[in-house]
Amino acid sequence: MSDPIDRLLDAAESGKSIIKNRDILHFTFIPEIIRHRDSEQEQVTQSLLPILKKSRPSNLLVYGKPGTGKTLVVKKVISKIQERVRKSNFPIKLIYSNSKEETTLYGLLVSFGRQLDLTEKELPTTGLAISEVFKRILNNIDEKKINVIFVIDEIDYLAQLASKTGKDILYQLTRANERLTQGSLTLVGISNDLTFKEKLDPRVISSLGEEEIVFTNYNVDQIKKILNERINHAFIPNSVQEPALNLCAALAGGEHGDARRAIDLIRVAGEIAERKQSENVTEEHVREASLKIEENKEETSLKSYPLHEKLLILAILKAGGSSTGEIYSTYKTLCKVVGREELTQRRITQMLSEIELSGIISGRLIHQGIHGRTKKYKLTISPEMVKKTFKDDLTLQDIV
DNA sequence: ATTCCACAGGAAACAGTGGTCC
DNA sequence: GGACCACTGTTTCCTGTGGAAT
Repeated sequence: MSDPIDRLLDAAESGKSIIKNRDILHFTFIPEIIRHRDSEQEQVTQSLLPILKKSRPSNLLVYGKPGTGKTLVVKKVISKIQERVRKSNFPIKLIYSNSKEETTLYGLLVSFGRQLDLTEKELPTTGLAISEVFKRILNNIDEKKINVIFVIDEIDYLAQLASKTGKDILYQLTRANERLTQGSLTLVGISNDLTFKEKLDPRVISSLGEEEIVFTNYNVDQIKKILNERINHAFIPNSVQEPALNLCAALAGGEHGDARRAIDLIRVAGEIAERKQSENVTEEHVREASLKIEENKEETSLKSYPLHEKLLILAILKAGGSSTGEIYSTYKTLCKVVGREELTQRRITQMLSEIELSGIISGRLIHQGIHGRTKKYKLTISPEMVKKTFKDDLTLQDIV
């Protein structure tokens, strides 16, 4: 039997590849994604139109589940408008930031500042008061006399950050124009969460929600069309079987009409098929791809946890479907074994809720009468997966 | 009807870090 | 060099809760 490495290398070299253009198999490649978004494109354009007449457009709120192409559409529309006004002396600047990628309010504002070409000197990454950072950004806009469009992705997350720190940054952003004399600022908020507005300050709602656009989910049919177009560009003809395509669309459509997931799925399925030196992508490959994506997600999220969270997950594994109290005492024992100081129960309760949010564990509140109230947690992923992942961790090796 | 358990989870305070500004 | 700021991760303190036991 030939060496497996040689076999793979041979296959790669022989040029037998069913994927002819890998780059197209990414969500960020936009033509097909937004082809089914004509009316939304129109709406976005319309609400930003006043810019061409040199007046301030309405602030805009865009909703849609992940993978509906909302960010891509907004960016495309703005870059088109930018092209139009390139020659005018009232230029438009697109500034994009994702609230989730910036962990703090300060970080988000600094990222805005950097995109406005504010240097480290003019806007340091720490040390200033938030109001000071905001002032500097506005001054810069005013001095340069530019029309700025702030696109804030996952704005619900920003709202959460702001409410936690007690800073009404969203309010200030929506009212920034009152402080600008020469430039202007338009806010485009993008959110996955349709209900997030309810949690906002009413003053913010009235100015932020001047215009609202909702991106509906792609249906299975649309996803199939998108996939088909991609496949035509990316794969050699007839290499993806019809049932495989259908399954891909069904899996992604069945979830939330997420085009991103569908495209990921077909890409991974294609790679698997290639690795197996198959001439076609089959249903089997798609199923395998789906499993692989799922497993990868679990593994990376497990690996990314800090030590105490990992200890907690192990404690849940060892205590098996038990209450916070039991988990806490198991956790304390584990801490002793690895020689780390244990945290308080309050902190542990909080951590458990945080881990629960990620979906790795699930908790159920139960009332036991005179035996009090507690929450019972259990793992939602296989214990083998946890053991396998934590085996590589030097501190945890002995207790896994 | 009242008591009481075993926590859940909110609020506030604190320590420590890494920075600016004057 | 001291006042001030943001931020994270934590502790401390506290109130609330549903139903079995009494």
